Amino acid sequence: MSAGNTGVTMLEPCGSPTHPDCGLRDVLDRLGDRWSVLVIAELSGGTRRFRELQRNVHGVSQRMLTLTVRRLERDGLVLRTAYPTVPMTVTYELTDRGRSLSELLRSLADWSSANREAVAQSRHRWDAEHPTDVT
Amino acid sequence: MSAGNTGVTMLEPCGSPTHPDCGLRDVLDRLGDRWSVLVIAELSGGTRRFRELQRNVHGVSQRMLTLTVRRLERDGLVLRTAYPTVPMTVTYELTDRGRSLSELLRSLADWSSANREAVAQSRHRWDAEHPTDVT
DNA sequence: CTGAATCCGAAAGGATACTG
DNA sequence: CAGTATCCTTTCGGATTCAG
Repeated sequence: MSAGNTGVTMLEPCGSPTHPDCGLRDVLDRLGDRWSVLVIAELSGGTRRFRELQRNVHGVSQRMLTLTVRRLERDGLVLRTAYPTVPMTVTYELTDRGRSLSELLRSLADWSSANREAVAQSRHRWDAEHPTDVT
Repeated sequence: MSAGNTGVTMLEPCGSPTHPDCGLRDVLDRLGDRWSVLVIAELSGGTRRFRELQRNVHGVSQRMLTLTVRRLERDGLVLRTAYPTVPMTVTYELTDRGRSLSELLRSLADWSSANREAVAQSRHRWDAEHPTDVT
């Protein structure tokens, strides 16, 4: 079974002595939370105001949206622009860097759509075979 | 600024009335935790035993590794094989579905490597311009 | 409208000890 | 070796209230 490799080269090893950290750990730390990628997805449709974001990103609280867009802005993925109107107007949009990332997220979303059914079936089967476990 | 779109079609809208859920939310629920992606990355290098996984996925506790591989197995991304030797031998490997996903993760890892420096600079700049915030 | 501040419950995850 | 069980800390994130 050491021949179980498929010829596909391995992803950067994470946490090995020679590779104390890997790219994936970074992405996850930045986007692994509940809202970041959903906000990016919404902004991939164009510039949005704060309220628009909150309406379109289902379930996000005001607090978490604030924290999320701030972190994304800090990482240079999102551009925030404030207009001194009254009441205040603030818009958010993806930077070039943010857009390049959103392209990758699309492939992930596509993968999920394509495999959603199969994954659901796997879970069903697994649950049937492991009645005691709650998971 | 409603013209802020770049011509790139939008990612599937998440949470809108017409699209109560989107693929991204699913992927995140499955892989958004701290270890799933790293385990997949490690298994992209071939079959691994439990101990090997724990050694190569830096920082994962025995408990979390157990939970993680079980969830991945439940979703049909990982195949677990137990051999009744003594002491017990258990191996883990990616299924075809898991491998198809690991391909996408590679592009994410590449993106991270390519943008790590720029993101770090963005953060530095942001932190300098917002001295009061701790983030 | 766009936040900031506080409070609090839920959940994730680590450490440790024990088992087949 | 490959888990399981328990405890306990930390973090995440929702609800609410206040402010510019």
